[in-house]
Amino acid sequence: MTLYDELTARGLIAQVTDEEEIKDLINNGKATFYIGFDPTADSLHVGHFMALCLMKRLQMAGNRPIALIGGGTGMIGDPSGRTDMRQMMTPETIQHNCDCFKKQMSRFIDFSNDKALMVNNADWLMDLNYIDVLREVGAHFSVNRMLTAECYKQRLEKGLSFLEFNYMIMQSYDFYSLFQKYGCNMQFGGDDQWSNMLGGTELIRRKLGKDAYAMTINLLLNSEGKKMGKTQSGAVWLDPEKTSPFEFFQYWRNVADADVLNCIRMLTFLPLAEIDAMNDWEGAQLNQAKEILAFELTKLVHGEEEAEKAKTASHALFAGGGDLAHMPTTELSDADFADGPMDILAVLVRTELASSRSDARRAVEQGGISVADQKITDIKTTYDASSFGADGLIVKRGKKKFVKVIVK
RNA sequence: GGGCAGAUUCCCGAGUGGCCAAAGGGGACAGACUGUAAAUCUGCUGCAAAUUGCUUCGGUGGUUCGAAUCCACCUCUGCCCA
Repeated sequence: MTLYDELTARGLIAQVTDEEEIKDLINNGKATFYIGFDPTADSLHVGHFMALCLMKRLQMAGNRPIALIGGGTGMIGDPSGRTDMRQMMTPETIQHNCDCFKKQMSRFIDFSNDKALMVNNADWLMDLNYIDVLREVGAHFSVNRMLTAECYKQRLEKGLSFLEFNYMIMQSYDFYSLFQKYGCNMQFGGDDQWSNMLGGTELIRRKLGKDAYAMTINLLLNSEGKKMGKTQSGAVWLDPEKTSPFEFFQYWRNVADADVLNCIRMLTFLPLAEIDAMNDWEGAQLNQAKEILAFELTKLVHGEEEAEKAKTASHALFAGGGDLAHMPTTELSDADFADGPMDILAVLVRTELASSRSDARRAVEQGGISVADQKITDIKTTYDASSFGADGLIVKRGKKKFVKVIVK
């Protein structure tokens, strides 16, 4: 099976500019392609993970990836898929985020011996001269055409600043620059980037008379059409400091039935034959598939050892038995008991199981809290340092949120 | 630069002088049912020393016994004109 066929079978490919040419390029390792990452946070998240996997797949087939960090475009902000204006970031924040991205990406992509490159578009965008850009690049863009692009259409109703309007031009210029500097002949991106990417291929054609290609990957959507990788507390991050391997595992363990196979196909490196065999799984067996998904992804992102730990902890909590050593833990110290015993509300707030004492109170009153498998019904229940014992106690909110509390 | 419309709690959106911690919906959280799923039903959703108190309706001042609501100025957003 060729690489292109595999990508199709996994449901990754959304749109392509020239199917035949692209097939030839990537199947034969002739592509030098880039994917852009906007440094909007100090960690990559699940959305980026798809892109990283794709880079990896293509790299394994002999193609050369370029990870482009949008240090320059980040100063503008991509209006695609947004209904409101992005908050402007300071140059310092952007720089910090770029550095964090670099670190995380190196885990997935082999950057040795120029097998892959990492570049920052701030390097060429920051020095541009306004008049030169207008003459060289601006002349090739039709505003009429740009306005018909899907990404601007919605924004025309809500308001779109000139700053953001220029995002497409900057991104096109990136492609143009990379084409010249590194022979980058293809761009990948999320499907929401389609119009921005076309801008690039067109600019290259007009300026250089050469062909470049673009291909978008499907966004990871759940069965309700919402982007996956978001939780109530924000994105699911790849940085273990921001989303612990255990939480990461649990996120995938809990995806809806309708989405499991899709996720396995799009995100894991399991052989397609193996995945196809899962096609008609249902009920308890489908539940198994979720564990496979969770394990595979945790392994990819955090390594096999962490994945095993998360799996064990998960079993311990939900299936009984197993080792509780690796579940999320909050350490209390003597200082927490300086004013005497803590009440249950304080414990919940301290462990971040509740956001405020009021929130904690409601949780207790509704029967959502238990400590060491004992349901707590009285908000006046108190604990002193010795209550937690040598091994600590497990405090549980609802069915899926647990924290082990120990006293140091 | 001129005219008009608007800014309400996590989001959408009602409220136009006391009955407002603020309708309704969504989301989130909890309970029941389940398979750590979905759907459904129920509760709940500013903070706290909790039948009470405190802080919120873009910002700052003002009118009033009393302001999300009225007035002035400011900030931001959209629309129309230039």
